[in-house]
Amino acid sequence: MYSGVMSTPDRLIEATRDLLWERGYVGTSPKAIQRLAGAGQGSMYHHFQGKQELALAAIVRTAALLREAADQALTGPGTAYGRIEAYLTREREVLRGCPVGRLTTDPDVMADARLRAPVDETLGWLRGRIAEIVQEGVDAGEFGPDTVPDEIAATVVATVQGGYVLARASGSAAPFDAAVRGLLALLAPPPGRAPARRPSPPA
Amino acid sequence: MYSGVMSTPDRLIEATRDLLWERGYVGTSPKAIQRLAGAGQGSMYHHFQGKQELALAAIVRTAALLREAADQALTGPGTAYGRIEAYLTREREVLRGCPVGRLTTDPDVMADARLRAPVDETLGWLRGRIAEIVQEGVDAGEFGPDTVPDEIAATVVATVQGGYVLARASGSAAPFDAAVRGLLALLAPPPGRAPARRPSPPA
DNA sequence: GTCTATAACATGATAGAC
DNA sequence: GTCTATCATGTTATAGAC
Repeated sequence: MYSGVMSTPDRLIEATRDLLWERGYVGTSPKAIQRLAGAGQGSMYHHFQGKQELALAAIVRTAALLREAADQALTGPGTAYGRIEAYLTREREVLRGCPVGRLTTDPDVMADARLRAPVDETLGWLRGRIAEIVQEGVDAGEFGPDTVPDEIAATVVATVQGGYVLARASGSAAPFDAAVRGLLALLAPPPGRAPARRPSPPA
Repeated sequence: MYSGVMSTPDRLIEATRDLLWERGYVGTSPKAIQRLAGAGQGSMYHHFQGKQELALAAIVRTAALLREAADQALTGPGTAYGRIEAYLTREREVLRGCPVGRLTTDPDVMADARLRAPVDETLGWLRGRIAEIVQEGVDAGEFGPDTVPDEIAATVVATVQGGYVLARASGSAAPFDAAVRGLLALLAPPPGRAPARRPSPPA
């Protein structure tokens, strides 16, 4: 149940976001949404056409928030390596998994173009944004000249998404953290090359 | 529907394996299993206590097959790098995702200790097996002495699991392949160090 | 806007005939 | 072993009163 300051539509969307994250689309019933939102049957169908439209609103909102949080870690000062490190080590509810990536296992979401689009766009944007940063790192000499930014970006995002899987399987955040540390060790410029962790201070 | 040579229990298990892979536990109904297996209601409940026991048999079998396939790529001749490469690039139905990893997003599977155990054990075994190989690579001088095998192993498995997520989100195997290539590029011993791709031929 | 009633169908199983 | 009832409950709405 949510604080009384939210409107009924907002409470319905928040309830749907939580349930989609925890149980997925197939496992989330209108009744469960109504219960969690503290809204009645008639109320829900007054504000939304049905489960599908409500899920769309929830997914769009979740995608926007994820993108915002990721961008905050990725944009800002620091070396390319440092910003990728910031993204990889930002605070996460690891055992809950990724609220967007999770939807890729939901057949009813993937079969519906409107529900699927925000998922595709969010992860696509994330790979693109990280690839830009890797390219900056190549230009700055942090990463070797043979580095392929799109590939490294895919590896970075996959490590995070897969880290969630390992964490949930084991019931512990440890494998997620291990995967991130392993990736950072592989990414770290060899000592002696270029700005290792911090950009050289202005002269 | 499955070939007539399988017993009814086997057809039920195979049908359940397929449906769990595609739709998860929550999204798989006894009726759907019966339809796909070509078995009646009474038949299913004669051979299995219910959906849960059938799912357990299906998950155990899927886990065993995955382990077998992974072990085949990981065990055998070649350098540590070469065996990890063989594992990462082995044939996969990328867009279907991992039949074991997929279950980690299923709340009813994760809430049931018996259903969850094979998932946890399989991914745990995989990380351990890969860590052994990384350790061999460190001993052989393929990987640097500061390499932490458990971490690299977690990164390798996470890249695969996350690669599936990216592939399914985009509807294309390309991001999976990109993530794998990115990881292999990071893992590759720098030219000049140790056996790059092939063990030195016997003198 | 919210409520209750109703509906048509699916779910997950049990019972007992064959 | 397989089949057809049967059942209580859940799902995903629609209809219409308030």
